Amino acid sequence: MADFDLSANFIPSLHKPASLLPIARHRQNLLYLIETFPVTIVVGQTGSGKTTQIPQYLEQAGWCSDGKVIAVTQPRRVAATTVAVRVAEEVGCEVGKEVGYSIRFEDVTSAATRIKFLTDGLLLREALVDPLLSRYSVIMVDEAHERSLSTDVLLGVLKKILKRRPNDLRIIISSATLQAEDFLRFFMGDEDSQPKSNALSLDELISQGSSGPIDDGFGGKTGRIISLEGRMYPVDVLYLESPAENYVDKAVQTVFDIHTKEPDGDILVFLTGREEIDTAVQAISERAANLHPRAQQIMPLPLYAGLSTEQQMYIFEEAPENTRKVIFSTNIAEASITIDGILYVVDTGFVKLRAYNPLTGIETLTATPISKASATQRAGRAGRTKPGKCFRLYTEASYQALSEATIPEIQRSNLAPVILQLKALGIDNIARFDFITSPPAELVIRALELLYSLGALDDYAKLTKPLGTRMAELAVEPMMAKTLLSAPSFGCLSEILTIAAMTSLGGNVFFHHDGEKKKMETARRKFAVEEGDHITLLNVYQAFITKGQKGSKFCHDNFLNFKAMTRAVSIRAQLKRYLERFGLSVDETLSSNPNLQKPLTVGGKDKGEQIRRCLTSGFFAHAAKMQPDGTFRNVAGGTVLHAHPSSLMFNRKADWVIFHEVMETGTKTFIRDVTKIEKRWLVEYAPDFYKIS
DNA sequence: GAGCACTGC
Repeated sequence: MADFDLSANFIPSLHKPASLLPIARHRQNLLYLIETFPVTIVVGQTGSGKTTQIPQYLEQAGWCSDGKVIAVTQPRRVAATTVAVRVAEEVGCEVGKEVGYSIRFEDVTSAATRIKFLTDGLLLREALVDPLLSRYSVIMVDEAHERSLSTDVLLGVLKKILKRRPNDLRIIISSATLQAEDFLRFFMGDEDSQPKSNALSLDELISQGSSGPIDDGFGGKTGRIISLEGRMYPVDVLYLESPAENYVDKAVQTVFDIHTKEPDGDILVFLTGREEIDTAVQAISERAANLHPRAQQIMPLPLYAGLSTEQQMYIFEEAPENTRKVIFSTNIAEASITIDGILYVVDTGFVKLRAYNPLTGIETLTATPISKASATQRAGRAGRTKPGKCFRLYTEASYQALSEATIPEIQRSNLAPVILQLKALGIDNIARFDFITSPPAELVIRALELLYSLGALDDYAKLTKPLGTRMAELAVEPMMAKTLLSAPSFGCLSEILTIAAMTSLGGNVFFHHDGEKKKMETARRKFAVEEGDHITLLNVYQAFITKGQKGSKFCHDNFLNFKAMTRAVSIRAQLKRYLERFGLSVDETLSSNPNLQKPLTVGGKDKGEQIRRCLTSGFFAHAAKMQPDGTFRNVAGGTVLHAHPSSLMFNRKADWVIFHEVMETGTKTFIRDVTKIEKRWLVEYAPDFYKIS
């Protein structure tokens, strides 16, 4: 490109321009494929209109005529709601009438609803009640290429359902990348799963526009792949000639090069986390001060999930005159948040990924090289409004060495919740369940062991009744589910309900603006108790419902996250409904003690102790002992654990503790939500797990 | 002294 003189050490490489044909051209072909085959794989770029148009085509073609519903699943709640709103507008109805959505805590559907958007996790929940998902004539799984845990489980369940409903159910899998063949092969089943030796190439398999579907061997009677063009502009991709030593420095340098040498247009930089982003924003601010006052200015903005919605909104605002916006973002901008007006993407080539170590039971969070699919997705963010450029801060050889796609979550997660859910759906033999990608055996074994030790599974790995079935129905992780279900016998169900709701907020309870860290600490101390974090969280909730629920002032004064607290109220109410359905009554009078910082006694027993005993009955696998140096060791003794700085145990003395969560980041392993217990309780509540020594 | 992104009738 003639105007490219940014820096000699970038090598240009052209991206294939996408045409701008609308999806309407494919309408007849799409309907033909969906009518003819049980499974249709739709490969559609961003802006192809697949999510909004396909459900409408289906509805108009009569797929809802006998009162059936079209379901479209999304991996994220926001996507389900925003797409529903847009489609309702196009159809010309109110949301919740012909077009609706359903996400946890928000069911905006009615008897009139024909097109329903929902999260894939929620559709899986529906399968617990209606195992064949019989109210749906078509189920479209959107964004399947993201391969989230729920999407993968749902795909396996849908394949099973399809065998029972071969004639009246249609499945559409929509995916942005060319993993289409994998999805189709997955659904092809046993008869025709072996592609014939004369199998056609992928290009031939894809049914192109008006040329009509090809009736070759691949896909057999199962399905076809159709490709839709997106409304994307070409993006020039440029690589480094030699690797960068420090990608944060290199990113800052590249941003300045773009700023001084390239035409107007905002910049999006992909980094891995908050710390890097803050560093980069700081560096840009400092260097921006040296810009000539009359030269174009530069405005750095951070973007990560930990920011409040208000702070995230800044990135959508138009920059002041004569100012270029540069957004430093985590992976959140790769799929979850779309920003218009980006002409330049700077891709450092890294992402922080979660993984679960089945040997230690510890989750890790580490910066990892991205996949080619990710790199393509990131580059595409530069071509949404006009032709753009993507600067990859790695060499073309490094790019070639990247894996094709990110390892799906099902291969790197704690599978205890997944397996519990599958068992509840009547899938007993996990080893023979048809996963699109099988999880490693070690992960499955570890999960089965944990579920067995919690009493959710019997000696034959069958779900126990009622404990196992009830645990599966509760929307909390297995250890917390067990804690909740044993709470009645400790006389502290109301309190454990609150603790379950608060811990599921995931550390978002306290919240502070810049420079108010100390004040936040002081505020937190007001709720703190000797026993640890769990009862402290209980106190926070109690104070919130008695003083703070009506307005956000109480939260503001106490450095609490109002949105998170409101969510805790919803979660608690939902969990309570489940427990009452199980016939467990929740006595709320006991929990209204105004001063939990004083030891509570109920019926001669110390309430705080009952709560801690109850927590031990569910979290015995998460036990640790404090060492003289203030760190913790797990029971096996091998792993050094640190109390997370947000924990009360960060600077207090303890002996034995249980914790809600453990995660390794960088070089340290942190435990969060930590509560003191007695060693003998471990043996008392988990005699099989802790052999008496 | 500090955690990527999601999610559950």
